[in-house]
Formats: sequence, structure tokens, C-alpha cells
Amino acid sequence: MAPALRRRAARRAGRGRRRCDRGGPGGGAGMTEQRLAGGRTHMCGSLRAGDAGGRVVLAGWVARRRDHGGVVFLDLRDREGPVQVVAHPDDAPEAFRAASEAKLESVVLVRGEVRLRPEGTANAGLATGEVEVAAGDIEVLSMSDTPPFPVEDDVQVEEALRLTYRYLDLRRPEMTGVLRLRHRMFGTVRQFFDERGFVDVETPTLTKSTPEGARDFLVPSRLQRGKVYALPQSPQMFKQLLMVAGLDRYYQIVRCMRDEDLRADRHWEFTQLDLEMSFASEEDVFEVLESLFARVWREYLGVEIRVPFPRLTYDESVARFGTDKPDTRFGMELADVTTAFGATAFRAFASAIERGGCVAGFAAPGAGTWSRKELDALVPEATARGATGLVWIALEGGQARSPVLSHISPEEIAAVSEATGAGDGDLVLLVADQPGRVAVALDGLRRLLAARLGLVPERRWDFLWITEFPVFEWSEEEARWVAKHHPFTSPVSDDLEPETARARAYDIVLNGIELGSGSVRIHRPDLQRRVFEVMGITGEEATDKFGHMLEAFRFGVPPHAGFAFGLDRVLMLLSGKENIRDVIAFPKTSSGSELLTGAPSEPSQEQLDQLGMRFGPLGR
RNA sequence: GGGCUCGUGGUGCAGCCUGGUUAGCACACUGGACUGUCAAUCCAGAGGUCGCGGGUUCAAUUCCCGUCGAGCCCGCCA
Repeated sequence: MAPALRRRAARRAGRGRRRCDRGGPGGGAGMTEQRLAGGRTHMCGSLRAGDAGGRVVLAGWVARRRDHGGVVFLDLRDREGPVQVVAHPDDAPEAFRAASEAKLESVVLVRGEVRLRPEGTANAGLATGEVEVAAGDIEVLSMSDTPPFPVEDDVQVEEALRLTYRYLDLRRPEMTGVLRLRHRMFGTVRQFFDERGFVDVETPTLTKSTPEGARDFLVPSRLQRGKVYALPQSPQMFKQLLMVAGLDRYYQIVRCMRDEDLRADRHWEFTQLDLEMSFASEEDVFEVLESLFARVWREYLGVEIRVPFPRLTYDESVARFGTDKPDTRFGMELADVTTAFGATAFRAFASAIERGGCVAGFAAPGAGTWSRKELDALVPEATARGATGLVWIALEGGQARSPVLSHISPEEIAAVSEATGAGDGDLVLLVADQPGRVAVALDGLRRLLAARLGLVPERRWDFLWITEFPVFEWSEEEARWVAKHHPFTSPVSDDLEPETARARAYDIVLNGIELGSGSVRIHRPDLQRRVFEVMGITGEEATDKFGHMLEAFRFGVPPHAGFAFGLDRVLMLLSGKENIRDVIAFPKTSSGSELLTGAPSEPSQEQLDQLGMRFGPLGR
């Protein structure tokens, strides 16, 4: 075989191996099919034993240098990974000198020959560990200053510093890997919806302020002074109008903006998978999303998830778990024990019940042996979550321990143990208050205890649907009923009694995290008006705020339903990150600063003049 | 809006509670030695407004108050 042919064959073999490697986040599909810029022949991290014997041109960043005086090793890194470059003074004096002088993170171009490493010097911890590149020529394309922090995985660096030099942070293999996982997953999502006949339509970024829902980001208009656009919280109205337009099936990977305080899993700008389907019911939407998640989980985690997902109504979820996003990977379900304390001598419980409250709790298996100190430490955990107090009863060796033992009867303890399923060695936690507060506190405690007791199984994916949400929710602040989902959500029946009306709205919950939500929409103008009425939106107001929707609905609306979920959160789960900023290329801090660019910044007087704006002293 | 935690050479941390020696360690950096390492090794060296402002004190990195920045949580948000 001619050398050139042999090389090509070898490259093909290497390519095949690469395909098998693809589980990792940084796997580059079809890399070798592409022409590399700058005269490079290979990517550093792609070289394999099959490439041995070939002359290559590589370029990358100096990840590490090992200088033995007589021989210098450089680890040259590009997005595919590192490869070892060897420079010998005898073979190539110039290259040797360049290698000795190249500082870490400098960009260098290397011409040389790939060869198998000498016997016993292969590095099994490296994908390129069987080979090395004997440098014939090394050219420093760009010398680097000493970086402000080590560009390596598993190095603890203050996040503010990482964000200030985000380009260096993203150079770390782990971060590059997340960005590439993000790219590939988006591709899978697009392909999935394309195969199913969904049409990708872009919707405006400068649009009308949304009256209900989150706080808007506003953009002042230059041409129409005194008026503002809003950045979209979601393309909700546009996607419904696309159904009126007859698009039938729409999807979009779209940036949404909500001006609310940030959290570990919440960012101002986030990326949503948005979809809408005409003539669809809940079942159609469920099937699409179950198939999508099954495909993504299979492709990126190699996991077969169980479809269809279990379903739980909102009421059942709140009753059993105290929340509409339950983590069902462990038990410890809640039990309402109000009746057990119907005639209790315990004043705290009695008065809570008198005021229309309830008593509820759950059993934490194995926590009955905790010390008094550990158990008392749970009380502030409960009050921090809004509970008035917390009663703990530890069952151990046939005895009950509790700070309120003298106030509660053995019969009450027996009833509570029975209801919560607590046995010897277990701990019962009880909270008495208004049902909503009890639920919030117990949900938090349940998660806390499960984590502390090590009862949360890893590598388990509990997807579920929560259905039949309330249509309305009472807003203390505004003293009126507001939409729990959004105002276009169809009620289950025409009965719009605000306290009891249930909606054809659904959430996907995974391991106790809400991924997204959707609903069947109202397509009857008369029903839509009645929903507005309950929320105190008059005819005039409705016309002003939602006039375009109501108008559109006069001209033939297909029944339709849709869904939206946060892709950033899905990526957090796929990559095992605990912070949303780690799956976003250029995120902001929790106070909204962009440390890289210095945004937000003060506007110039000229900018303000053009917009007809004036910044005055802050006042109420 | 509220609560908690953190801020010390380029990086990561210790010191602070119990005020007073020259602010210590590791990595990185600089110089030297070294021909098979892969967190190379060995020797030497340089590098600090202890976030910022004020107070207490004979004396503050250390105690107190304020402020700025970062993180987590509640409120808010689907």
C-alpha cells in the first residue's frame, strides 16, 4: 500500500473509534470530514495510534510544559483535547528553543510527525495518550501573559473571576464540553420537531408589554417618544396567533427575558423550547414531549426513560407532597392528621385547628435515633420555610421522645405513627397552620430530610405530569384573582368559580424540578371574556391589553394547545451542573452585572436625548 | 425588600474568636540545574493598600459600624 493510502486508511480507523467515543460532552462528530483552517491537518485532541507515521500540522494552546533541559514536552490543547508535543534539541533546535520559551496559554503552530510513544511511556489517562508529535517546527502565533487563574478543570476559582475572564474559563475542557453538549442537544431538538412537521418561526424580540405574569424588561422607543417596547417573557401570544394563521405545528428555541431576582437555577435571559399545536389536546402534547425527552435521554445519557410519564393532579400532588413539583424518587409522603388532634390538649395544635388550619406531617425513616441537638436544629429549618413551629416525635426502642410529650397523648402518637407509616427508629415531623403554609414547610423539610438521610437515589429520572392546576390564584398584593398559568388557559369546564375551577394546564416535573409547563388554550372569545371578568379585567381593558388576540379569535381559531420548557435547566441536569450560569456562555451575576463587559453602564446624554429620557433622582 | 455566608500576593487557602514578633502554606510566576515527562523534579528568588470608608484602642488583617462586590436562600418568578 502506498504511504498516502495507508495514512488515509489509518485515519478512517481513527474516525471509527472516535464515533464510539461520542458519549462525552466534547465529542466532535464528523470533524475529519471538515477542512481545517490555517493549514492544519488535524485537531490536537483527535490524534490516535492510527495516525502514527503521518506528518501533521497542529495549532493550539500550551496547556502545560515539562522542561527537562534536554527535552521539552508541551501539552497542546484545542477544543478536542490535548496532545503531547516533544521537542528535542538535536532533531530541531529552533523548535526546541520555541518550546522552551512558550508560556502557558500561548497559541502555537506545530509541524511535526506523529509517532507511537516509546514503550512504557503511553498515558492511559489521555485519549491521545498512545501517541506524541515530534516537533520539527514550532511557531508561536500569540504569546500569552500569565493567566489570572489556571485554565484547568477541577481548579477552584472564584466565580466572579471566571466571569470577568469568561473566554479563559470557557477554554477549560469542561466548559467547552458544556457548550458543545448544548449545541448538539439543540440540534437533536430541532431535528426531532422537524421530523414531526413542526415549523420553526421566529417571533419578535421588541414587542408589547405583557400585563400578567413576570416583570418586563422595557426598551424605550426613539421614534415614538414616551413609549416602550418590552422584551418577551415568552412568545405566548405570537404562537397562538400562528395557530390562527394555520401553521398547524410551531416550535422555536427562543430567548426569553424576565426581570425577576436571580437564583441558582434562574437567569434573566434563558432559552426556552416553545411549541404549539393546532387541534391538539393534552394527550397530543404529552406524547410529543415524552418522545422528545425519551430521545434526548437516550442519546445523551444512554438511559431509557419510562413513557408515558405518570400523571398526578395538582390537588393530589399538594396533598401527598405539599408541592406542585414533587420529588417522587423517595417516599416520605405527607399525611393529614388533623382529625387525630380533634380533641387535643396541645394548645398549639388546637388553636391552629380552631383557626381553620390543619395538622400534617411525615415520617423520616431512620432519623428517630438522632440526638436532641440534631432534632432541635430542625425547628429553625421549618420556621425559615414559613412554619409557625415544628413538632418532632422520635420513636426509638418502643419509646417516644419529644419536647411536647407531656402535651400529647399516647393515642395521638399512635394515630400519627399509623397515618405517616412511622415505625421504631423513625422520626415524625408535624406542622400545624393554614394548609398552604403547612404544605410549603413540609415540602422543604421532606426534601431536606431525604437528602440528609441519603434517601435520594442517584441516576434515577422521575418524570411526571402534574395536571389540572387551578385556573386562578388569589393575589394578596393586587387583591384580585390572577391567572395561575396565563390568562389564555382553558378551564376543564365552563364553571369558573375562582376557588375551585381547574385548568387544562400541565407541568413536566423531573426529580422535583419543574422543567416546563403548558396548557390547552381557550379558543372561544366568549369564554375568554368570562375569564378576564373573573380577573377583574373589564371589556375596555381587555381590548387595550389583549385586543389583538380577541380580534384574531373572531376569524376562525383552531382549538390548540402548547408547551414550553427551559432548555438551560435540562442542560443542567444532563451535565450534572448545579448552577444555570455553568450552562450559559456569557451569564450575569446575581445582581445582574456582566463582569466581562461591565454592563449595565450609564447611558450617554446623547442616547438619553434621542430617546427623550431623563434620569432623575430616585424617589417613591 | 429580607436573611445567611464570603472578600488576605496572580490563584486557592490559613491566620482573626483570644488585638502587639518578619502575615504563613500550596500552586502559578522569575532565574538556575536536569534528555522521557505527563500535577515532571531539585535549588534559589520576587511578589501583599489584608475589598473600601469610619470608629474603639497606646496599637486593628484581627473588635465595632457603614459601604461595595460575589454566592446561596425567602419574597418575587412558571
